[in-house]
Amino acid sequence: MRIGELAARAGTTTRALRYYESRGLLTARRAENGYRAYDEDDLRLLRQIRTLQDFGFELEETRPFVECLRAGHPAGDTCPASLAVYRRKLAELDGLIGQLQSVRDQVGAQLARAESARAELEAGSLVPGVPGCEMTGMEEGLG
Amino acid sequence: MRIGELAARAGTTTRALRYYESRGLLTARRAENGYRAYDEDDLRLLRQIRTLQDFGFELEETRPFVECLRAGHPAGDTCPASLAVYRRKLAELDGLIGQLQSVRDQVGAQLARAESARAELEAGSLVPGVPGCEMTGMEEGLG
DNA sequence: GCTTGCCTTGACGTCGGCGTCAAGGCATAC
DNA sequence: GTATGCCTTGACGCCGACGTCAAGGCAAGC
Repeated sequence: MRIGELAARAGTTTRALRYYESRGLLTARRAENGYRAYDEDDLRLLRQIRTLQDFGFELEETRPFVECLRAGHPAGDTCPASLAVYRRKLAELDGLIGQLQSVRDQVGAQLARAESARAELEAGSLVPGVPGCEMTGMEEGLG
Repeated sequence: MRIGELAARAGTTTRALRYYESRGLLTARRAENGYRAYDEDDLRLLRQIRTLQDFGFELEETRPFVECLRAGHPAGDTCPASLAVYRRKLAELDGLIGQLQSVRDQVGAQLARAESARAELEAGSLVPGVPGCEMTGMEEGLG
């Protein structure tokens, strides 16, 4: 199969495949006319890459999985190096999720504080004539 | 105060300040010799920007806060436009956290599956002589 | 005068994963 | 022959928030 068909079957583009090749993942044999030629194994390999990419793995992080498949294993995550990447990614995700949760809480607190400050202004009918800060009703409409 | 001192007091770099200026945030008056001159209000403004940046806000998203401060408000998040950014960011964060949590769970499941598959191999002492997949003991050491 | 240190503008580099265009070769259909 | 559609390599573009370098001006100390 040629590059266009492989790309279509994996739900990606020819450009991406050439890029993977330039990075040393997904090598291709060549037909007589110079066209890249792929087989079903290449498709499995590519699908492994795409799955991990969809998870947010960097391309380099997919390399152990690819090499594991190339080594003849039925699954790319059978080898120790792949498992190590999984574990690193889990730790990374946990850290990131925690960070984002912390930011979320802080932003939420800031919002609550700012909203109650505005509520006090409205209650006292103390609307200062400052441009950009009139009572527009947007406070309600965007919740 | 000049750009170097302002940058230092806000914990950032002169390059960042010139970049903010190029984006229309943080304008500066000029001294006679052409040097940028800042005052304490600029510092407050810059600190608002940095705080939001540390939260992961894009520079454009800090603009309403900056304009709110410029309009004379004591806090940058008093104005409706700023509150709207807070709310958008909360929704964005919730979505992202949910996505990451989903990915985390999937990766965790994959890891568990792959680990138990290897455990079965080890139990049966069926270690195939495939390069890159020998029993190296790394499985234990990297958890 | 000379050095040092801060300032100026301008412009190119970084990172990842491609998108997009250019110029041309190959293969099939009409 | 030629129009179409796939393929080839090469190279520049993109995004965000700056980093870094270049070439030169300004101010103060010795």
